[in-house]
Amino acid sequence: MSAKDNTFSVSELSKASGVSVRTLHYYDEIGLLVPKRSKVNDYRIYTNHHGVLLQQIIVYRNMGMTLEKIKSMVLAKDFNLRQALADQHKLLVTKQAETAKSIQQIEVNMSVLDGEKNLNIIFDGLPKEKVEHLIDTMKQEEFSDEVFQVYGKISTEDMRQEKILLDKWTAEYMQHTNLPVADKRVQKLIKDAYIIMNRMFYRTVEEFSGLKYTSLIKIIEEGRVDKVTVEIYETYQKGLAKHYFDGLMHFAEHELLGNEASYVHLR
Amino acid sequence: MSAKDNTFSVSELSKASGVSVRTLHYYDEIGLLVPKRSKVNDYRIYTNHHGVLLQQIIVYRNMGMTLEKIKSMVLAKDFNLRQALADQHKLLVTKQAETAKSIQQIEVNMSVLDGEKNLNIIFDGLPKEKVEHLIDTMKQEEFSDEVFQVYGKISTEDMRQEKILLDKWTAEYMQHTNLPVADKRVQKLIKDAYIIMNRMFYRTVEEFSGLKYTSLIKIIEEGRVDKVTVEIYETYQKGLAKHYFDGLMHFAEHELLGNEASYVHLR
DNA sequence: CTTGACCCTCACGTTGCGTTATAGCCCATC
DNA sequence: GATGGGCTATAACGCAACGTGAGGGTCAAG
Repeated sequence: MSAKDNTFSVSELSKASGVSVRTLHYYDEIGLLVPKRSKVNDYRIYTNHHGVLLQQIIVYRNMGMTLEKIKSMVLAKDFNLRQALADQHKLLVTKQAETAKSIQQIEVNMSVLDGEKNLNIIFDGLPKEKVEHLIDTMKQEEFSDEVFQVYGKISTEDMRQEKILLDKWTAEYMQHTNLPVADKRVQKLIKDAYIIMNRMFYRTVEEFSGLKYTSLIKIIEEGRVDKVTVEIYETYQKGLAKHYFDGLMHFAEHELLGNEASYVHLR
Repeated sequence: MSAKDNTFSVSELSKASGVSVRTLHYYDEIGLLVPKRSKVNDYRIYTNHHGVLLQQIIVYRNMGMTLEKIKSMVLAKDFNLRQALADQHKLLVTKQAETAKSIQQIEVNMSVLDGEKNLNIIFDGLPKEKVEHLIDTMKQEEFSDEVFQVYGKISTEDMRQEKILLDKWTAEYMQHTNLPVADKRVQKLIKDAYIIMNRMFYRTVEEFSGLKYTSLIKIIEEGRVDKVTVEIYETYQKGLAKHYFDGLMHFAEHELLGNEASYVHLR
């Protein structure tokens, strides 16, 4: 097995090519790369020729071809290499599309999880079973995945900041429910809420345009308060939801531009 | 196994979920989805609960997770789903990058094959062993893959058309090698060749900018005729290569703009 | 002569089932 | 009650492409 005679033992070829000894044994076994044998000890003897073939095999293998296909290619003289490459190309493109779909699905699922987490931050302070009920309710809704995704786009830290503001806002708003909704102080609070909400979701607005997600916009566009929002507000104070809704509609009429998009600009 | 009691037999669950009976047996075997058993006949009894679990399993399986991983996820209560998803995401992204590389490699190889085919069209008419020798020579060169790719970009049909023109051109040029290279008729022929070459490769010029590929431009920029070109032209007529080279340099000086790009515009 | 570094041939383990093979159970029809 | 069709069960091999020993020869050096 000297280097001079241009022959290699299994381990030598293995080291030179990077494939394992077992793999070489296997390729011999399936007739893909069959070396000569020593007459004295039956050791495998590979030549330069085998080395070149092995390189080809590795190239095709890295392309994801089965050893069976490679065998036809390397052994058959009249093999249509161009067609084989085209076939393999098609196969890989399909495979890649599938992988891409899996990746997207995972991304959706991660966003949904993140969204649920963020919603839990928003709902923090409410009784535990209430929160579970609210989340469950939201999950029942159409497009719930997309909604959760939207909530998942904002970072946990940002969400915590906004939650603090929202809590302060809620506490203050509750002090003004005895005033008429057109009152300047009420309208100022509504505007504050609108700004907070807009900031919370502004980045995602462009990514998910066409989707109705922030409660405020949804309420304005649908002209009614959704179940979840009602439940939340009523937990804080009885009648709060209706007062808030009326105030919001007043705000929309006097302060907002109508807009075809799913969000609405300030006047 | 009536539908009323909300239990399913293997085949019922199989049909409802789309997975095979064997798969359900297997999931039972590995402890991934273990149903109750009938006391009278030992049949498997699945409940709604199992159906829900199976749906989850299918989702994760479609994401490319191993059943072993899924098992940990579905069975372990304190499992970090978010982390598992992130891990799987990373894994798939890596996998996709590898597939993309394979696809690219295949595309290169196909182009190279196509290029060789087109070169054979260009060389048509020359003695067979000459052609083989020329192609081999080209393959030895640096960047040979890229060069072959360039030739592979033109369609076979277009290449045949150009070949006809080139043959006519060669025949005519050979009639003018007794004239000085600065002669108007010679210069007219050089210009024709330049235009043909430019048309042949124009589309690929932009894709492969920075690459020196068409013989004319290469010759002009390097100030010498490459081996392959010499061999071809000398096959047609002794001294043709030199006459052509001199004529081309004259043309470049008087008719072409110098240009930083790898191709050169007409004045 | 022993040691260590090679080499050889079985042959089982891996993953996620498909595919028989063989046999028991259920229900309806003759 | 025998038969047949349709369900169920377990057992076990097969696939791709090797990894990983087990058990045993070979070769050159100390």
